[in-house]
Amino acid sequence: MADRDFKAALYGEFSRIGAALASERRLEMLDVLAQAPRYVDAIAAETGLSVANASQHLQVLKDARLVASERHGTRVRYRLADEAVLRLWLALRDVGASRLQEVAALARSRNLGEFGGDATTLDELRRLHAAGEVVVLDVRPREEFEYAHLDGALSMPVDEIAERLDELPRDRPIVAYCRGVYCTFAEEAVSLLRAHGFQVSRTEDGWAEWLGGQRLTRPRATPRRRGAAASAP
Amino acid sequence: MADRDFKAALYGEFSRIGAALASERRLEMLDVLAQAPRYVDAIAAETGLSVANASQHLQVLKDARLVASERHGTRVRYRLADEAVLRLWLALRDVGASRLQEVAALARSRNLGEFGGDATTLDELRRLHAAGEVVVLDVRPREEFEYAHLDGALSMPVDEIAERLDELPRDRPIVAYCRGVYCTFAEEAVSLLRAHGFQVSRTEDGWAEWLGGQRLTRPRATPRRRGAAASAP
DNA sequence: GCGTATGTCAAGAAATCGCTTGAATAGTTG
DNA sequence: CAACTATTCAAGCGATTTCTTGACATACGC
Repeated sequence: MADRDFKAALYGEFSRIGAALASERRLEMLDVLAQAPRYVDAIAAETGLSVANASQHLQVLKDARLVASERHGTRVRYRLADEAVLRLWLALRDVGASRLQEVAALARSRNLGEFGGDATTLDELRRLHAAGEVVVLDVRPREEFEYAHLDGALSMPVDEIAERLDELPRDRPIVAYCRGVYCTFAEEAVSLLRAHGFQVSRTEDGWAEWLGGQRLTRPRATPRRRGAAASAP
Repeated sequence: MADRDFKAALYGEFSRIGAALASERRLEMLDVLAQAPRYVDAIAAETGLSVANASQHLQVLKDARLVASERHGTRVRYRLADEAVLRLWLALRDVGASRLQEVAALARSRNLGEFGGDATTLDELRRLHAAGEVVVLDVRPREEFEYAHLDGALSMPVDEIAERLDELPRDRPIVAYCRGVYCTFAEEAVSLLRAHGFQVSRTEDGWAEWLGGQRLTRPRATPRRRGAAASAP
């Protein structure tokens, strides 16, 4: 009957999206692209794939309309297609977190997911920052900060922190954030800075969650040019 | 390095969920289970699969922790594992709706998705119902109504409407709802009832969306016994 | 117990997927 | 226009997935 055909076609279309989510590599790509658009070679490098292989995975994501691409001269830059894709990825992650004890075990082994008392939420962070009571530190890679970041955050990628300690205040608390709940950058930053005597904590969520929750004012649509790290609050 | 291992394991776990979503059949099963728990044979019948095949798909969903099962004597009943699963399915559907023009074309061909002016939202519906201004009609199959429904709704499965016209009021508007935005039951009910001169419209969303949006008071956790259709408001 | 109903498991064929390799294309630069 | 870079395409293989068939398991009624 026509109703069965209609349903079959509908679920068939949706399953193309599901199929695109069925690969570990492609999920990692989505996670990477959730932070900032990237060129193919950067995606390949970040995920440890050959360029040809990465390109093929990107075609799959593109066919499913999960990512979009733009050509810039000889290069091609990929980005998440829209915010609905980010919400889909977060929803998948939530199911994983609530259901797969394996994920829970992994998260615990890295000190993620369940926090001590010093994790800070976005709302709390906004209030503290507005009052000038804390310095907000974005410890993601520079290009991700440049693409978008929290207003007033100071960019200090986690592997530069050790050399740039003198840029950080010792008289005010520092709050570090990174990509999201499964990202370890902020945790690393906290360890390092505490060892040097700074007052520092990290946020509970990260960039991906804030973006997916739509509670965020996106700092800037057009990427800033390099070296334009925002000043401390 | 350990960081790479950690990430690989993490994405590996998440991709098990993605893999479970990669099949048209399994998505249809999730959609069916979003309305009410069901026994294996009912799922097989509703999706047009052999019982053995349906069972195998259900094992895949179970391994991914998307569904859970309970044994009742010689039968086994499956249900969505939790609300996070429903939100995942809705998120996937949203991406499909916003991104795949094929889905849009299908939806248009069935008069769904984009509405005329007479679709009613849940909030509006609650207000009208509380004021006694409308009759709310649940046109889903009886077992789905019995599992859970909007408070005060009258159950009249779409294939029973023609024989039960005398149970419906002619002096008040009727608002029909069904499974969700891709379900055609409410649309069919509206056509039929209009042809018989009733004042009738349908809701924009359906059961799945209300449940996923968590804006709903779930009528009852334990299924009611058959024949216990609620009275009209 | 023994038969029956309901689900699950196992094995095999056909189709699909993922990775590698090597070639082809598009755009840029000299 | 030739050389170069970044990316995509195509072919081939091994691994995985899906469906079918038929056997097996579990709980119930007699």
